[in-house]
Amino acid sequence: MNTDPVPSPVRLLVCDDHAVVRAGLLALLASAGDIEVVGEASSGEEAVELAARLAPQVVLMDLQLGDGIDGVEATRRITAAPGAPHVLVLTTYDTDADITRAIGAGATGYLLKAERPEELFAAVHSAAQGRTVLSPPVASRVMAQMRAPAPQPTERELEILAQLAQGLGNREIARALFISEATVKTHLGRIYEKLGVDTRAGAVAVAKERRLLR
Amino acid sequence: MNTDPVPSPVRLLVCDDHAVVRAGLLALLASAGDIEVVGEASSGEEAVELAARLAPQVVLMDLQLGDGIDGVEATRRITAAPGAPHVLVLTTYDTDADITRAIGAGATGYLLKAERPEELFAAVHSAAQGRTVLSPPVASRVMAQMRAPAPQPTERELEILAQLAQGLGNREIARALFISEATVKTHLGRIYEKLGVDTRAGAVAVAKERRLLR
DNA sequence: GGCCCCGTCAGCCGATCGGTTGATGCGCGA
DNA sequence: TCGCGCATCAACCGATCGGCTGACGGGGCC
Repeated sequence: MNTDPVPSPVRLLVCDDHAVVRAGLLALLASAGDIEVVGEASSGEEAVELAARLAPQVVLMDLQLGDGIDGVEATRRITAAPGAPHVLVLTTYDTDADITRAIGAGATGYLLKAERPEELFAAVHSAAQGRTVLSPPVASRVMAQMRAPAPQPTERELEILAQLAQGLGNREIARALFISEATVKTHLGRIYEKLGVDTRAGAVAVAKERRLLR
Repeated sequence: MNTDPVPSPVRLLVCDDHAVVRAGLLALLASAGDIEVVGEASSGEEAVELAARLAPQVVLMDLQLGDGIDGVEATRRITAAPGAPHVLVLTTYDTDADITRAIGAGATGYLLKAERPEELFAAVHSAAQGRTVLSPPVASRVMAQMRAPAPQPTERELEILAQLAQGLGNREIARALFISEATVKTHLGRIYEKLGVDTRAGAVAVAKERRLLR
């Protein structure tokens, strides 16, 4: 299949907080031959540090990283540096919020763990050359997003949502955010509209589903 | 390290819906030497079928399996047969609900993906001999559960919770479940008590957090 | 038989929520 | 400069919620 004459291995850094998954990825990628894993990170902070120190060509990044900074923030910091490596996101979820945030943070590609391993190998090479790679479901969502800009909650509205998920009443939310109760109600109305619900319980459910919280 | 005289490999079946993770596990387990992966399944149904056909000693089972039956149900069906293989759960979450359900379904062990790979190898061998293996955090939760039986929502209360997460009002929930509005309110009161909240939004948030829904 | 959990239902109350209309000020891009 | 999105606030209303007390029947367990 590969017509390139003796390709030099891609230098890769793997970041995933689950040791078993990380070890599995290492074993899998090692079998590819033309990929050299130069380091592994179990947290976002570690990934940022190793990316700067080891200068890999590509960073394979999970978005869910347990404690500390998440994969989006790690991606942002890694790609901020001049001559930074390309970040290829490899994660489980394909929600609009995750995709949008990852791309906004400077990710070169977005692959799902449900993808076939061969696709992963190909994606690593594409990412090394700065080419964008998207899993089909992810690509579909990106296209849909372009066609019909889905109404995303604003930053402020997300703050309201976070308080809502604590089970707070309007008065308590108002006090927590230093605004009036009337303002909280206004925000809630818009949140209901954007999420397609008409109760606070429904809003919390949809927000959790779309991973808009935490 | 290993002082056993020529141990025969453990016959293992791997079940995980994410192809990349599954391939990673295969590559990782192959490196162990004394483990032979005799099959892989991408769904619960496939796992049940292969467990019966391939007669492995151990099934490595993820609990989250996307569409179809989940890992708990698959575990239940696999362990139901006479002379069934031991099921070793390997998953991401260590919530009380997941652990309780998996053990109730007949799982021999419960390991977290955050565990070190060596622990996984050891756990597979332990499971092959029917010995129980629990990740430390899981063991802690099991012990805590034994000491202070946490108030779990009843089946009926979970049904109410599911309707709640749809954003339905009390009247709608009542109609959906063919009971009176008064009964819904009674259930809600008990749900609030068990989840440590006092609003429906808070109940939905906690329920989603503890993975009591879907 | 007694006990306890579960599920069912009633009525009452004050507090809160959801919907509406309308208004102000700010920053930003055309 | 004009418009537009965003955040802020006000007042009002009916509908709903949450908390309370009390009750009844069924099923499992000792």
